Amino acid sequence: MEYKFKEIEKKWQAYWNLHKVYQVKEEEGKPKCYVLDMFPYPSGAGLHVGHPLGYIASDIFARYMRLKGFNVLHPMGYDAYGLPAEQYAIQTGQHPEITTENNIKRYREQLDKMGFSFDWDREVQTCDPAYYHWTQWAFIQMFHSYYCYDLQQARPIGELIEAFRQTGSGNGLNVASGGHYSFTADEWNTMSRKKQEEVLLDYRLAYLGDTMVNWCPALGTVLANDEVVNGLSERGGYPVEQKIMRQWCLRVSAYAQRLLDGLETIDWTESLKETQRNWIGRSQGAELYFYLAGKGKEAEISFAVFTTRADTIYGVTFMVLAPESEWVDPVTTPEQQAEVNAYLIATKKKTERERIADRKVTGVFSGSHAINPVTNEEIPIWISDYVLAGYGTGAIMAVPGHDSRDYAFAKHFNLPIIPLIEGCDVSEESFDAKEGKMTNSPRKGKETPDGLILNGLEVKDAIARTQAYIEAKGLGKVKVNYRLRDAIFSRQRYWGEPFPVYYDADGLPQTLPENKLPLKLPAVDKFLPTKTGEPPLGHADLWAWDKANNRILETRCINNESVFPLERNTMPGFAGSSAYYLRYMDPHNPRELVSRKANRYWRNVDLYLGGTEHATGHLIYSRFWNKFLYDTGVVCEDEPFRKLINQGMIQGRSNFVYRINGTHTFVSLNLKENYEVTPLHVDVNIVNNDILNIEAFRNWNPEYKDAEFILEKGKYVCGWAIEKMSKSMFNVVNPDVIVEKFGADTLRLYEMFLGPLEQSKPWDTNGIDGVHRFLKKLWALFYAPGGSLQVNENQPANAELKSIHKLIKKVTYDIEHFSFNTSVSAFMICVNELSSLKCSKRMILEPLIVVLAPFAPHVAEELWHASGNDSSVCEAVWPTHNETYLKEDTFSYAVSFNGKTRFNIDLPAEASREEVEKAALSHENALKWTKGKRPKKVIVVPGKIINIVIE
RNA sequence: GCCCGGGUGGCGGAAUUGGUAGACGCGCUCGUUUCAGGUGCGAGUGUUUUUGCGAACGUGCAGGUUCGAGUCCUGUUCCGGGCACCA
Repeated sequence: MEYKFKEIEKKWQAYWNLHKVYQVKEEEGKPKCYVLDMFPYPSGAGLHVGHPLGYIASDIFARYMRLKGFNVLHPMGYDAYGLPAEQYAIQTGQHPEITTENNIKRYREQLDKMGFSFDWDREVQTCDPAYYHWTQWAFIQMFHSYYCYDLQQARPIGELIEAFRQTGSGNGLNVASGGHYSFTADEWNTMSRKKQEEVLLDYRLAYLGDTMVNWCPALGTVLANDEVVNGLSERGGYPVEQKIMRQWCLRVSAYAQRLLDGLETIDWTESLKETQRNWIGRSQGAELYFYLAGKGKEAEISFAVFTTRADTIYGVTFMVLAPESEWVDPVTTPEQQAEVNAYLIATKKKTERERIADRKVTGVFSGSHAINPVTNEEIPIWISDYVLAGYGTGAIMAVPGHDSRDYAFAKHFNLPIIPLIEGCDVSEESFDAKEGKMTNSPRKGKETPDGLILNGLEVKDAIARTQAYIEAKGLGKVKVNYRLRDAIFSRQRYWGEPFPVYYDADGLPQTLPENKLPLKLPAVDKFLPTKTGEPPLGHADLWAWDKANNRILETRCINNESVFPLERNTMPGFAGSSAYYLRYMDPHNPRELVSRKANRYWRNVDLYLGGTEHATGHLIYSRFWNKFLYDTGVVCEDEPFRKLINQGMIQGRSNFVYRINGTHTFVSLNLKENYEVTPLHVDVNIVNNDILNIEAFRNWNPEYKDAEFILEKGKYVCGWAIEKMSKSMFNVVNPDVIVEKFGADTLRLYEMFLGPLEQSKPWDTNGIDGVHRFLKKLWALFYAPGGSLQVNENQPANAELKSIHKLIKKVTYDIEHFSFNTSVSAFMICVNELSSLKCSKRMILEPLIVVLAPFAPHVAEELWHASGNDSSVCEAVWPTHNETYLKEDTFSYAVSFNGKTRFNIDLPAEASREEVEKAALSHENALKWTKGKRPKKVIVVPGKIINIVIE
């Protein structure tokens, strides 16, 4: 009987579906394992062969853990909100909901064909109101929370209000805020309610703030930092400008230290952790206060600057403010006003991209001077856009001798440069390295009795000395800065979660009552921003909150003072994906995001698989979101993803044909040098092992109907290149096509066989026959050529036992180390061995099927039943290997003299060290190398090497 | 510039602890099955040299440690990724 994969796969997919084989429930006492894939955005193009790579790997692991007796949660869903559906809607008027629904249907069809063991009863879709209910709910919780640095925890905002009432904003209150307000208890208590609300917004974890945002005019929306790459939007590549807008933000920065520390507790790759560390960007340094000259310490204006190089304080020759700094205005003298204004206007015009691309030194003198707090010297205050408003304090002390940017600025504007390290040369460039002995600190003759003396110290020690000095003298303080910014949470889009927020009579944001959730996305007739520049939800002009009657109005607005407008922005893409892994634990719960019981059982994700492109987006936001829910007691684990593996990308392998210029003749790859040719992309689906299917090519495009070919050895050989998988390069391979031709099991095995999971690699069908051949050979162990089942009850021989136990050991090891490619090799070796032994014994074949089942579940299920089992192979028990079968009777030793292997000898495995040594030396060939001398040393590695050292 | 990965045949890639480098698959060569093509089966396949046995060389490059190095150490170079006027 033939291996009819189509029938087999259809049959068992139906069986699994009918018997709900993969459905899971919490079972107290049974160990759990949560295996998760990053859920896909269902795009219109469908899945290509790159998508399933991670799904196959996680499915193998999930199936393995099930066979090992774990209760495995392995769900799948869709990240259904997104820009493409909305843009399609703008072009066609088709509602994004319909597009999304169709795409999901198509994705599901494709996924179903590959035999995944998902529990589809737990499916979530982020655009489903029953799902985004909990996205909105979490937002409300964040709105009503602030972050306390002392407790390292989010706390209810009520506690903060109480603290304000009693002690005001100062007095040791160590909480996260935008830092815009400072007040006493009395001031707080006499503030208007409106003012108090404004102040509180500066402390809430979800807050409305005027922040510098990445505004993308082409997309008509703001973007988060991780959505902007090199000053262009990640999606579409449009220019992005910096703009101050009033936007919803999440105070992710409050969690910077915990997000950093948490990395130490989780099993992620070092490179991914490093990426996150870079993104969080912790830097330890000091904040120093400079005063405006002429006013002394009583000056109203002091500038805090942040520096990691406090040791360079004696080399400060000027100060620089960011153009956006709030100090720019007060320090600008009347004489300089016009020049400064011109500069500010010029910088504002530049987009982020231009600012990066155009690194010309620009700047303007403010007219004022500042006092260096340590040296009491007067230094000029400049304004330049090389200082960023968003980092540190937006002001720097410039040390041109030891900072290349300050150096370039000083050279350009002819400002003094002081070298501070013994023997360094600053005539051509600055000396940025943090090494060497300090000098000029202070300069000769400038010493003061109780002053700071750094001369002779190593840089590292000088930093510590200076920091201690400024803290003791109250000139500044040791501080940690983070690069991590708060996440901008508003998007001017239609296809996203609405905010559960309305604006009261004072125009202040208020959250809806939780029992009114979910706040559903209203219907609109247009998906573009309104004529007045409002977000698309502005088209739903009747959509409002009727507070008095406790209801959402959608049709007719009763215009009285209890009706308030709802927020018109929607949430960004990462909102829905930040806590979806929690919802899978308890997907149908109408009362909670996740019940305490379900969460205590499933806890967090044991294995998370996905692409590395989410390193600074989803994987930061999710960790933040989870930590917040942990603080509020909703979830019991601080980190959401215990182990994470990034599967590599699958690139396309494009094929080329070579057309002789000006003709309709195509020349085969190795003959093309003799002609003037143009390479043309050809659809990889009509090329097999780089050999062009000429008939298919003629039919592929009418233009090539009459094409002529110059062949080599009767074949047309195509050229190839590795490129991104894309429609325009005709190198997209659809998994359906592979499943149709070879079956899902071959696809699964082949994707694993392609190479290490984490590595990017090109899709190359050249090797797929080999994997398919393996399945046919496996089949032949069960079925004789005539078609009869030949599984028998005979006792296995030693060689057969050895083969199968070697396989069990190898595959068990490989799965636990996610080295699936070598498992496939091991299967091939085992089946080859059993074939040549003509082994059809049940005692050998059954464990073979069980260990193969995670990789090729359909064929395993079929053979499992064929060999007489009634239950599903999914309910089998993972076999354990037995070392005794793996023991060798004899060891083959390589005998080396002075490290060079000269001959091999076979010895009984149980031979003692002395016997081995003796056998090696008395071997007939040994004399040739020992030349009769006594060996100095003999090294015996059991079973492997005998090395004889001769003087 | 700073920080992470990684360089092994014609190709994808093995080598778990420092112990016979190149498993397994593809490709290629020869044989066999077949009217023939495909398929199936068998043998071979790192490089150089040799009729052959064999020998020498061989994991980006240069050194080092070791009886022994793809693996450990130092330097260097190339490729991939992250961060970046971040003070």
